[in-house]
This record gives sequence, structure tokens and C-alpha cells, in this order.
Amino acid sequence: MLAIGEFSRLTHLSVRTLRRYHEAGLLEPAAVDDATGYRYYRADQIPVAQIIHRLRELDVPLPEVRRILRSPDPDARGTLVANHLRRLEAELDRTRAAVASLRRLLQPEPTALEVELRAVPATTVAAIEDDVDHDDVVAWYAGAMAELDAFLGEPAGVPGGLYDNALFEKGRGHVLVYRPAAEPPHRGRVHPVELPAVELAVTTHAGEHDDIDVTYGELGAWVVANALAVAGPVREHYLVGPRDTPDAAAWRTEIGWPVFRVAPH
Amino acid sequence: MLAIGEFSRLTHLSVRTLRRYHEAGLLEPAAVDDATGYRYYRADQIPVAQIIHRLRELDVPLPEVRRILRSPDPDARGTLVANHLRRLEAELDRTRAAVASLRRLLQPEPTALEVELRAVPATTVAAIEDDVDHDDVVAWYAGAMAELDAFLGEPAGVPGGLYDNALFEKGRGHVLVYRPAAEPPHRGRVHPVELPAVELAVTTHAGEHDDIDVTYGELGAWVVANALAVAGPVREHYLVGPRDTPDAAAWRTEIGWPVFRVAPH
DNA sequence: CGAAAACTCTCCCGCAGGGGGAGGGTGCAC
DNA sequence: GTGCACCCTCCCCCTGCGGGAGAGTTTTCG
Repeated sequence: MLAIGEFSRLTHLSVRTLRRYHEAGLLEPAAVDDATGYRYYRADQIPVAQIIHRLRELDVPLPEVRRILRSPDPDARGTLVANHLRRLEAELDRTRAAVASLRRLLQPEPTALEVELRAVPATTVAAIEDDVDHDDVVAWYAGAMAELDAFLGEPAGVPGGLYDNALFEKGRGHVLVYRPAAEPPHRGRVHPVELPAVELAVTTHAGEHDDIDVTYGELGAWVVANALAVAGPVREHYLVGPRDTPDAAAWRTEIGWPVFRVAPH
Repeated sequence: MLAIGEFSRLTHLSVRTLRRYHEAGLLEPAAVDDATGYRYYRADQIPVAQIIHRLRELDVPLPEVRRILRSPDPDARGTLVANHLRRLEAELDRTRAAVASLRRLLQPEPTALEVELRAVPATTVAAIEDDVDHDDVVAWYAGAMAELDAFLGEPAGVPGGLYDNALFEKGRGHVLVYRPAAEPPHRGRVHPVELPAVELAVTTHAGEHDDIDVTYGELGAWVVANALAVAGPVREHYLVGPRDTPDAAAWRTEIGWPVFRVAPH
């Protein structure tokens, strides 16, 4: 039986951290002296400690680590770990996007932003909508658009989306994707929705969506500079996207921010 | 002038976060109403807010963000950002290593560990030593070994290292790298050191060092199972390494843990 | 054998960078 | 002028870890 210090030396985990893992139910010492509270470990707990160490290095939260350790089936473990690795990859994508945005922000192109003020009448469309977490939007969009396409057949007309501001400010919000349709069906999640008439400040974002937030910011600045204020969810129109061409440089996304004129006061 | 909520909508930063950034001196509102405390922003502060947002997505600490924003020269900015990107890459390496270790931990090979108990006499060597942070060890090692090689010429004899336990337990500790030398010189950081005689439990780790901690753990378990206890800094001998062959699979590292026999009590 | 050194215990506070919510004052539109 | 959305400050909570105090235990060594 090993005292905590010795065990710490063998696992490269600090004594403090071992105590925390005990408290969290991740790594129970093989024995605890009732009288003194001293923790004692067995040598065969070393690999367990190392698994925890490695998982923590991958930023797996402690409750998730517990779940992984408690699942005795190696396959189930593998699945949980693989899930987390997928999360890591998603994070890597976010990092890539942040780097792309930064490049554009730190070396701004002096080309003026082209913005069009466009009155859009109320329209009826085939839509799928839901409350979604910000991190899940991309996956949700893919699924929803696939379902829309399945029920509407032959892609025709420009697909679009409405994104509630809460999605960005609070991390969760209402999202709606749509395709124009003369007589929208009502099957599965697909149903007809009447988009209200709005006045949109519209600009076009070119290329991947990595740095689309920068375009959002420029549009926002334009809106304010023109004595307008934003109202309601943003609209995006996917003029050219991955469904049209694999060449990301050719993609075109319209961003439309509903606006109204601010009283000059 | 924009109230904080409007600015929040335009930048996709939460109101709370904007207030924190004000408090931290990252993003001062263009005006603050003395009477009410209301914060007001200008539209041209949107890009600044976005830069902060992106940098935070890259886990740049707030003080570092402040430093980047305060450096008006685009080049200086670029350098600071590039530094952080290098840190991100180092983290990626750590992640890769953790994944490799996990693979081995979760699907353990049943091959028995070969351990040799070896009495090592006191030896005089040419060494470089220092107190080093755990994260800097690899870089420090490269520099130290290069300096050793420069003064000793023709590589001969197996290089090695001593790593204090505190390095792993507290994140910082004493590290010593050495090469055998008949008459060690005393130049630059290089100086003669007499390594004390010890009894080592020795095993050999094959391949990259990604999962070397797993071998450490197995060796530790063996030591305990054989009624021994560890004492003093670990020794590593680089039998075959990157200096010998680029083929990582052929690398061989001896791990030697100083041990002494535990009284049967 | 006894004292000093090394170890271990619990408990409280700190950090980053946020979120949740209470309690109360403002701005604006109808 | 009244209601409602907005804004303010302040406090506590979260995660995962470190520092340190103060007290009790074990080990070691003379």
C-alpha cells in the first residue's frame, strides 16, 4: 500500500489533485485509515490514475471522466473517448475560423462595403425551425436542409435562414431555415411559414463562413452610420454554397439585417 | 452612440462580457453617463470588439489581449498573435501525445514489462543543469544537448538526463542532461558533475515519447510489486534517438528509477 | 527512546472568465 | 403617466487547480 506522496511520485499527479479526484469519486484510495484519514493506494491503481491524467489533458470534464471510468466495456469507453475527440476537432475548426477572422481584422482591406437597402414583402416558404445551441447550429443546419431538400425535390430558389440575436448573445436561440415553395407541404419537421415583410440592409459575404462575423460587424457599422437600427432576427441567403460548387472562394452569402429608421431626435 | 444592448447585438458579445471588458480596460465605452452609469459605444468600436472576441476564442488571456490592442503597430501586433499561435501548436502536440497515451492505456498490451535491476557506480560526466518548467523541458533539452555536443565534438557514448520528481508533481524542477566524458570541460553552461552511485530499476521505452508516461507507470507498478521504493530523480538514457535515426519507431529510451529495498516491516 | 524532519490531514482563499439572479434606477412609446 | 424594456451594481456560483495555515502522524536518526 502506497501513501499519497509515493503514489503521487509514481503517477506524476500532484498530491492535491489526487485528493480532489478522491473527493470527486474519480479515484478512490484502496483504503482510508479511519482514525487518521490517511489515504492509501494500490500499485494497480496507477494505470487508472494515468487514464484520468490523460483525459484531463484532453480537457475532458471530471464528470465525463467518471462516466468513462465507470463504463467497464472497452467498446463503450472507446465510444465516449471518440465523442470527445470529435469535440476537440470541432474546437480546432473554431480555432481555424478565429485565425481567419483575425487576419482580416488586423489587416483590414480598405475596399468599401457595398450595402443595399431592400424592402422585402411577406413571403410564404417551406421551413424547419427550432431552438438551437450556438455550437450545434452547423450540424442542425445540415440536417434541416437535407430534410427540406428531401421533401421539396429538385433544389430551386435560394435557400435562407433566420437567426435570432439571442443565439449569439446568449449562446442559444431560435433558428429557422427555409426554401421558397409555392405550396409548402407539412411533413415531418417541414411546414409552411409566412416570413414577415421587412426592410433589410443587405450585403454579400464572399468565401467560407470562417470570417463571416467580420462582415456582420461591417454591416452593423454601416447600419449605424446610416441612422438605422436593427430589429429582429438576421436573415442569410445562400446564393452560392457548398451545394453549388466545392470551390469555397466562389461561395456567396447574403446577410440581411432588418432595420428601421431612427428618429433624428 | 449605441447603448450596450445595441452594441451587444452588433458585436455578438453578451452585455455581461462587454461590461467585464470595460472593467478590465480592454474596451472602454466611448462615453459613460456620469449620472446613470450608462455605457455608450461608437460604431467604430465594433471591429475592436471583434478582435477581442476572436482573440478570446483563441484563449488569449485578457492581459495579453490588452497588450495586443495597445500596440498600434500592425507588425508588433502580428508578432504577438503569432507567438500565441505557436503556443496553440504546442498545445496541439500535447493533445496528440495524450491521445497516443490513451490508446495504449485503454487497450493495454499484455506483454510483460522487462525490468532489470542494475547497480550503477558513481560516474563523472559533462553536464548542463537548471531549474525548468515542465512545459519548457523539451525546448530546454534541445538547447542544452546542442551546447554539450558543440563542446564535446563527435557524439560518443549514450547521453542521458536526470529529472527531479518535483518537475512532474509541481510543474517545475531540477533537470540535468549529460554526456559521458573522460575529462569534462568547464565552458559555458557545461561543467563536470559526479553522478552518485545508485541502484536503478531499468526498463526500455520504444518509439516516440508521446506515451512514455505509460511506461513510467508500468515501471512504477513493477517497483512497488517488488517491494522497492523510489528515491531520487529519474534517469533516462537515450540509446537511440532522433540524433541517430529519423525513424521514430526505432527510438529506444531507457528509464531508470533509483530504488532501495523496503524493510519487510 | 525521544526529538526532529517529513508527511498527511482539513479548511479557507486565490485565479480565470464567465453565468444567474436580486434589487433598483432610466429611457421611451403609447 | 404608465408600463416595459433597458441598464446599473453587487453578490454568489461554476470548473479545476494552486497556496498556505494549523494541527495531527509517521519515519528516521542520533
